[in-house]
Amino acid sequence: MADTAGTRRPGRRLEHPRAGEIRVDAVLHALADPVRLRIVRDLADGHEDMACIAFALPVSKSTSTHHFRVLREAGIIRQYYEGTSRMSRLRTEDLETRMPGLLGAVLNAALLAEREDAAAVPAPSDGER
Amino acid sequence: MADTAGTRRPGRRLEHPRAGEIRVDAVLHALADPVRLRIVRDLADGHEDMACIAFALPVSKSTSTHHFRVLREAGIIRQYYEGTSRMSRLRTEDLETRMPGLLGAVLNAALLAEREDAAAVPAPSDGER
DNA sequence: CAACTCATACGATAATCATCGTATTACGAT
DNA sequence: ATCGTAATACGATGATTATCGTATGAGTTG
Repeated sequence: MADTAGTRRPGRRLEHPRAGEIRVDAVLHALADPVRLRIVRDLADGHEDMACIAFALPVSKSTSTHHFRVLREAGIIRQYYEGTSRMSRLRTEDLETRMPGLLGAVLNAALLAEREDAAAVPAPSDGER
Repeated sequence: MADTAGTRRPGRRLEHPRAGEIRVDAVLHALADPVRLRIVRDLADGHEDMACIAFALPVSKSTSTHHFRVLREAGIIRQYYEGTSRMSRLRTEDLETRMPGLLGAVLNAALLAEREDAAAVPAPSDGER
């Protein structure tokens, strides 16, 4: 296979906005969807690089692809190919530069809301007393 | 005018979510629209109480009403009647409790983006030298 | 009461978007 | 080369939404 041996040759070019092109509207819109917010939370939750398949999303694969693209085009994640898989990682630094504190505030708010929901509905399979 | 003299008698009941009912998704979605973000920025920009008419929005009046309702139902603003006018104010404290730092981060990011745009296009009617 | 003003409600419309299924591409392994 | 896997592209579809114009309601002032 000649020159494809150990080098990184992306089969398809993935379009990313440059850091300076990240728009507030697009970021907020991207984060406003529950599925995409879930993806971002999972990424922030320690799994820095994950294949799309690794997310247990309640949608079909094509829909999943769509959501990853929205996140990528908004400048929230960076994606690259690793074999047939596509890895995603948060563009934490770029976001922090353009919108200081925004991502952290959103993640924290989502966490607070989740805790509150858990407290309100005490997990029937594990009811506390 | 009987009992309407100095008392507050709202002509129409305005529905507001309670602080605990404010949802992250709804807030992000509400802020993702440029017209609504403009409203929120104006409100945050010192004008704590403004009538809807006081905003110079690039949309019709009915559309304006629609956007104010979205903001209100998301829990971002509180509205009350003052005569025939309707006043709006940010629910800063409620938002800060539910989503600490979020509103501030969004406002700051919008400000940064605006400054950058202004720098990129040096205002032809007022070109600096 | 009548006129005026601010805002709403009610459709209507066009655009955006989330979702899906299926066919296809890219890559790795057999 | 053939197969399998991961993901995309391509429509298609239904839901949501941003927008508007017009008619209506509520309040103030003549």
